[in-house]
Amino acid sequence: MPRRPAIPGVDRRQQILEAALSVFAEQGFEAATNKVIAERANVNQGLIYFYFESKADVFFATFEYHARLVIEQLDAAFEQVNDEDPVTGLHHLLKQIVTVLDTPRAISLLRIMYQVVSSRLPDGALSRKDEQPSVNMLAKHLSSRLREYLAAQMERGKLRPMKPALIAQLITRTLLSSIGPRGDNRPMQPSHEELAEGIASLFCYGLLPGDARQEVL
Amino acid sequence: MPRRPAIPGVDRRQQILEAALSVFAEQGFEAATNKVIAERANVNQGLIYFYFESKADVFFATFEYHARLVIEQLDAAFEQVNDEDPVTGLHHLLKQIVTVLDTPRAISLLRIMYQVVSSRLPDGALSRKDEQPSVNMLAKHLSSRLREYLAAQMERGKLRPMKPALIAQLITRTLLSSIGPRGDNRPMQPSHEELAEGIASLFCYGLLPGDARQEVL
Amino acid sequence: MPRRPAIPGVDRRQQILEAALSVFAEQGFEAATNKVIAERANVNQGLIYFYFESKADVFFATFEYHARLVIEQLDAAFEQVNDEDPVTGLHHLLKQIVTVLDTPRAISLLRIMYQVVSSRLPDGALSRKDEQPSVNMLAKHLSSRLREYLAAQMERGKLRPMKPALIAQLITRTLLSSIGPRGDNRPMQPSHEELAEGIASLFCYGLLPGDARQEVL
Amino acid sequence: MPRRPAIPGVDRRQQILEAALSVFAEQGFEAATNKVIAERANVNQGLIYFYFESKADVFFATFEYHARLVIEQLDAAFEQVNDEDPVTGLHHLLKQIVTVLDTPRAISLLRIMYQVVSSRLPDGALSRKDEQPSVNMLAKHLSSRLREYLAAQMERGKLRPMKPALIAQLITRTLLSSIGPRGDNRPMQPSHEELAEGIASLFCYGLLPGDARQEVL
DNA sequence: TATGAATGAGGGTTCATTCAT
DNA sequence: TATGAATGAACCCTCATTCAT
Repeated sequence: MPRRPAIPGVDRRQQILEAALSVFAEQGFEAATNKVIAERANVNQGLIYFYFESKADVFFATFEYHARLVIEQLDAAFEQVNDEDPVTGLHHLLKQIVTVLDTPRAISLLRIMYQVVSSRLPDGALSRKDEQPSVNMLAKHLSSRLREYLAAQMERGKLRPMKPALIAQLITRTLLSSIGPRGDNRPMQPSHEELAEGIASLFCYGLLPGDARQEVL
Repeated sequence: MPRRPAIPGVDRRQQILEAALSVFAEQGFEAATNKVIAERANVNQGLIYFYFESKADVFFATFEYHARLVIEQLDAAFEQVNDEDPVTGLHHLLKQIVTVLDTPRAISLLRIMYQVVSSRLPDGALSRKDEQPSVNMLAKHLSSRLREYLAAQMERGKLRPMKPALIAQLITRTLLSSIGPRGDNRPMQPSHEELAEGIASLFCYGLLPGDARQEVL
Repeated sequence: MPRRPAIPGVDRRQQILEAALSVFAEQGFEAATNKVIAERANVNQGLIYFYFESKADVFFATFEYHARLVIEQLDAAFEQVNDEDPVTGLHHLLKQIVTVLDTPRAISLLRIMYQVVSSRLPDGALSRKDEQPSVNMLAKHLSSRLREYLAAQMERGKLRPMKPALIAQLITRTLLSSIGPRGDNRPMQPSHEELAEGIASLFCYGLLPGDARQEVL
Repeated sequence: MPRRPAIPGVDRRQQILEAALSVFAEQGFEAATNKVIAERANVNQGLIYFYFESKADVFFATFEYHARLVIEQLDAAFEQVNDEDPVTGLHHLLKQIVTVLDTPRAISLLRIMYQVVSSRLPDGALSRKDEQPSVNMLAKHLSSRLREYLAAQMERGKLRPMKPALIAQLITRTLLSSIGPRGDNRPMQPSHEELAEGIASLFCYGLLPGDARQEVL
């Protein structure tokens, strides 16, 4: 029963980060135990403390590591749709983002994010003060890129002039909260396909019908 | 230290529920300890088990108790704006909802909700099987009432015909995720005033300018 | 849901003693809880402390109360067979004793006895020092009466001259340990009928065959 | 207080089993605490859960471990006296058995046995279902070996033909109940020397005098 | 007498963390 | 690097006991 990988020196740290993502996502920071993480990583429990200072340290490192990977994918999505026309553009962009977020890695990250964001940070966070805000980096990044996109389009008159930062935050939150946490098992959950469609349509055209809207603007 | 008499009218059970709300919201289910809850409730730690079967039981009871109170307020908001004209109506409705949700009690509830929804339910949840879905009751209720409202307005042609359930869910999620979890302490967070305005405007009119929208519809 | 018996003033103390017997027998002193005892006695838990000083006190009182009743029955058995001829007499006597001991009350008592005798006495036993040896009173009484019987018969030459105290103890222990504790559920357990027969035969005639025995004596 | 190094050759698991034997024997399963066991084993309390799954697990493991040792000694006794003549043989065999059982280890085991047999098994017994009957293994083994011995002698006509299983059980119970549980501290307790003599004599020749017996047989 | 509520000590168990190797 | 053993601080929960009524 080979306990360690064939190649000695293979990155155990990475094994740990990979295992930790799923464990933290499934159990939450407190309920997750080093034992389970180590087992799932096929690694000795004590070894965790060779690569990390504490459980909290593992937590932040895990988030950071995986967040970077997801952010890269998001950036790629933004590059693609950058200069299309706003209507199709926004529509397409949102669908791309949903596709990226609807990935095991991203879903796990979102779960972790909500756990942390909705309560106190794990104790010991202070040991790596600089990393503390990292649990928000994913949301911040997405929001920031969206803001840029919106601001640019607004400037060019392709979108109604509104506060781009606020709008970006709203869209970001809608996206994130619609994907990560799945409340219950009822089958009425919209598919992510539908979701992207709905979001795009809602945010592009609003709820009011054409004529009503005419009157107001 | 003389034993505090059982003053009739001072419900210890309620003291516990009140304390538990804040502790669970701040710390999360796992990190919250009976000791802290009892201290904050000015109650003996063992007394918790006189009124509740387990920590998980306290958790669910806490959520249910406070959720009911918030739901009542939400319902009141829906009653008020029922028959106004859609534009002002929706606008006003959303502002009312934000006002209700921007309350310590509601904020705590939302935090708890996100903790649970984004990871595993506390063990022992099965002891009160019927209560398990209760952590979603707040979101479900809001979503459901919104759906009714939207469906009615769409039928009367006051809103664009879209899938009301989907739209209701999106709005609900946007609202909840914009209020409960406060990512970081930076002061750039939009005030809830702004938030309600932004949400109302975004959802009513969409992002596209009037003319662009014309073309499409 | 009438919680208390129809007749107020009925002896609650007795209800407690009755309930305590079965609970202590089933669970052992430590595992038995006042709560369960009170419930089974249909009595408020706090009331126990009106009639008894402590849990240990309940324990000793319980044993004493029920032991007295069983001892009376044993005495009756001894009265009956007192002056019969030794062979049939001992045989009959032993069967009578088994009959008395094979009663729910006696079985419970024996279980309790073995729990206590085989380990430390419950703490707090000192509060009623005089009662402490009471857990042995049943065994002592039986042993004592048997010794008298044996001594008398030996004196009259009806039984082999042996140390009556020792023999009495051996018989007592054999009887008690054969009835109270039932090791497992295997159906090979001899019926008490058989048991009494076997004991009587074994103790009367011994294992050796007649001729072998001749040689020795 | 420097952490005690894991001296190879000093088995902490065994230390625990050794300590647990005396603690369980003195206090009983429920009253025994992990704290006391750990202290007496010179071991950290938490370490118990490194080697065992639960307190009940320690309990069963303890019994099994020590029972095996005692059983070996009993077997040796049976080997020695196997083919001697029945009178001296049985006499000698019983004395050997008493010698083996009159050992701290065996006495502790017997106490534990009576605790368990006379009341409910510790909860969690189910976790090692196969081990549950182990508390009876000592009695069963002795009874079984005695039965074989008696059956063999009866077949060869050296002992009166009786039900060997029943007789074996009676003798076993007499032996075990005469040694393990010491009712009280009075010094009149027969020495084990006397005990073995008495048992041997009683079981060999019975209570009736030679002539009386003649008449009957 | 009788009750329900309250108390506090302690028990079993878990787990992050450390150390010797 | 890597491991298994060891540590100690809580944590949840139970329960005998007490108190106000």
